Order: sequence, then structure tokens, then C-alpha cells
Amino acid sequence: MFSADLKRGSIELMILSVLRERARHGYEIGKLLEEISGGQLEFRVSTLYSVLYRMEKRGWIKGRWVERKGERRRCYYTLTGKGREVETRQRQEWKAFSAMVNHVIGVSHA
Amino acid sequence: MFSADLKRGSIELMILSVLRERARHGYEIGKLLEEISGGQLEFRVSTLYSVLYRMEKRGWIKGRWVERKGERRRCYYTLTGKGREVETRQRQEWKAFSAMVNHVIGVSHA
DNA sequence: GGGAATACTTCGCCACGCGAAGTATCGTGT
DNA sequence: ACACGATACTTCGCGTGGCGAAGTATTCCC
Repeated sequence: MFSADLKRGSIELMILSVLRERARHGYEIGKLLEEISGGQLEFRVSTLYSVLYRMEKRGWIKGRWVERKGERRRCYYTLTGKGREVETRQRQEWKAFSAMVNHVIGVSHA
Repeated sequence: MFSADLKRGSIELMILSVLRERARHGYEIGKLLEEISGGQLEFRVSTLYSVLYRMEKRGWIKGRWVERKGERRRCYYTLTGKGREVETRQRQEWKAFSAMVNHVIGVSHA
């Protein structure tokens, strides 16, 4: 739905945000974001997993493999301390940024 | 100030937006965006001009060179009809997108 | 006349979302 | 018993686009 360029700036924040609540696995995160957004937001699996790998590499989240009989193997991700900090910082940055954009396009629209 | 990824989704809209008011040249647009945003928003010249070239190539804006004695040569850009349409569409998309992000990070934050 | 500000150009790097293709397991219907 | 869809993750290569760096040229002001 939304352009890739638009999503680029906020996918990390949205993932960090839904991980604040509790640990989730990749596929779940994708479905959840789609659901919360009312179907407006869709990410390719390749996008989603590459973001998760990147964030783990940076130490923002920590993956834990869970294999139980009668269930597919899943990797559950948890926020690290650093991840929580990044989430807070990105949330503030997003708020400031979106306010700024609204101001710019509002001022010149008037 | 703001991350490149964040800016990626809205620079076009912001430029189209300030061009709605009147024709402006590249350097002017850069200074204007910096000013309106209270110094929060900065773009490299290479970024700014490449965006302008791209938008002209797509037929969203039209450049007109002005050379007057006692003045540096400047290329003034004007919105085309298509540019006006794109501006409207991107504005709506931005509104919907930012509302969606706020919803997602709000829901999971609660 | 020298340095800051103005105004634009070109080039190559690299991050990242995406498309495509693949692997494997589980549930459901017939 | 078998097919098919949903679940769950992996890997690879492409294209887009902001950015850094370096360069050119003109104007203004001390």
C-alpha cells in the first residue's frame, strides 16, 4: 500500500514497539502489523527477516529458538536494554519528525 | 538531524509543497526548508538537486533558467499539473501513513 | 583582493526494501 | 492417503535514493 520510501523510516520503530509488549517471532510480527494497521501495512518476508537480523546484529533484540513437538520451529525475539533505549529515541524522533513535516506542508499549503 | 531513512519518504512532498506557493530555485528551497523547520531539517546540496532533477524528469516540476546581470544564474522550478496531482496524492498518503504509524506505536505502547 | 555566501554539477558509495525462489512442517478437507 | 493452504524461515541479487566529496563560478562586503 504505502511506498517503500515511506516505510523505510519507521519499520524498525514499529517492530521495536510491538516487541515492547512481549516476545514475538518473525511471522507473528508481520501478521500483527498487518492486523493492527487494518491491512494497510504489508511487508515482504524478506524485508521483515532482514530487518530482524539487522536489529539483532546491532544488539537491539535477542532471538531465541523454540522447538516444541507439534509446532514449527520459531525464533522469538525479545527487546534488549539497548533495544528499549533505541525504541524510546526513535519514538521521540518520529514524533518530532512527523510534526515537522506536518508543519512544513501545512505552512506552505496555507 | 533526522535520519536519512526518515527523510526519504517525505522530501518530495515537502519540495512539492513549498513549490505550490510559487516558483523557487534549488538553493532557495534548501534554505527555506531549513528555515521553516527551525533548523531541524537539512539536506545536502547533492540530495536536493538530485531530487529536483528526478522530479523534473518525471514531469512533476519544470525548471526555467533565469540569468540577469548582477545576479547569479538560477533555475526556478514550477509545479506542473501532474506535479499538483502528485502533491495532493502524496499529502494524503503521508497523512494516512503517519496516522497509521502513530496508531501502531500507540497501540503497542499502551 | 580575499574570504564568505550564493548557486549549481557530477560521481560513486552504501543501506535497505523488495521480488523471487527455495526449504520444511503442520492442519484440514475429501 | 494425499493434496493444498497456512505457517515459518532463508538466501540472493536488484534498484532506488540520500549522502559525502570535490569541483566550478559568481557576487558581496570588509
